[in-house]
Amino acid sequence: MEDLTKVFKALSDPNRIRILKMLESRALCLCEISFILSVANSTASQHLSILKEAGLVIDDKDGKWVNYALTAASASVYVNELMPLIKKWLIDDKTIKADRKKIEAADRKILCS
Amino acid sequence: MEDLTKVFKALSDPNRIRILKMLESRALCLCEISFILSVANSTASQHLSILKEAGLVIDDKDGKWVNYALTAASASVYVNELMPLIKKWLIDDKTIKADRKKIEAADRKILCS
DNA sequence: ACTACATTTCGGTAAATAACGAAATGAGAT
DNA sequence: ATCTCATTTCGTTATTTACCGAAATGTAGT
Repeated sequence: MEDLTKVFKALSDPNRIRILKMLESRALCLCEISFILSVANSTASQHLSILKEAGLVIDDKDGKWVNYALTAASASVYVNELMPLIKKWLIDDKTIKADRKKIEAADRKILCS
Repeated sequence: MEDLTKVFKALSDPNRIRILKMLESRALCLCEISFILSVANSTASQHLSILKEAGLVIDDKDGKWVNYALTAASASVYVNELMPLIKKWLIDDKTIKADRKKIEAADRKILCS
């Protein structure tokens, strides 16, 4: 029960939904995410840790950077069944589309400095 | 986006999940729900209004009583796709099973007085 | 109209949450 | 070893949330 409500709680914040939808495009580092959301790095980091705790996201350290990505096969049954739904939802959402555009234009080397 | 996070927020509380799972058995009135959850009527009422706002639950006035039931075909796409998942989840959860037992034994005429 | 009773709304309190900036951590480069 | 810079953790603050009891609402029956 607690596992389930933890996943739903992770999904109940607009910024965290935006992060998940961003990660559909590609893996992103913290500063790309905080830039696109327009929040402090510490805030984005906190959101990512909540998504990680729920099993929705994994992190992959690459030297100085940490790449965040959607969990491909989560340990959580709930996550595995919810992910496909989330993927097909919000495709036409204005904010989500704008975020996607920003990701295409974003260059980590310029952003993160 | 807000529609979606509203649904997830509604689902992110254990007591509200318990209510949804209870309503799988049958429609229930407020006092049956607050009795089974062991919370004040006002608290249960608040939870139900959140579930109603999200489109997860409908209410059907029957004189003095208000019967709450799962929304059969919700206006929300999100609800319609999430409901079947929630229905098959938590079947073996201890609390959910205990709640179901209490519902079978519950008699509104005795409880609500 | 009055009573009884299920439900909702109101006012208040304690705990959880989202946000920030600053300080701490960790890994690559000099 | 030192510096740089991405990330995390810490301390704080404002907002939201879950809960309660009391008062208000609404409906059925007398």
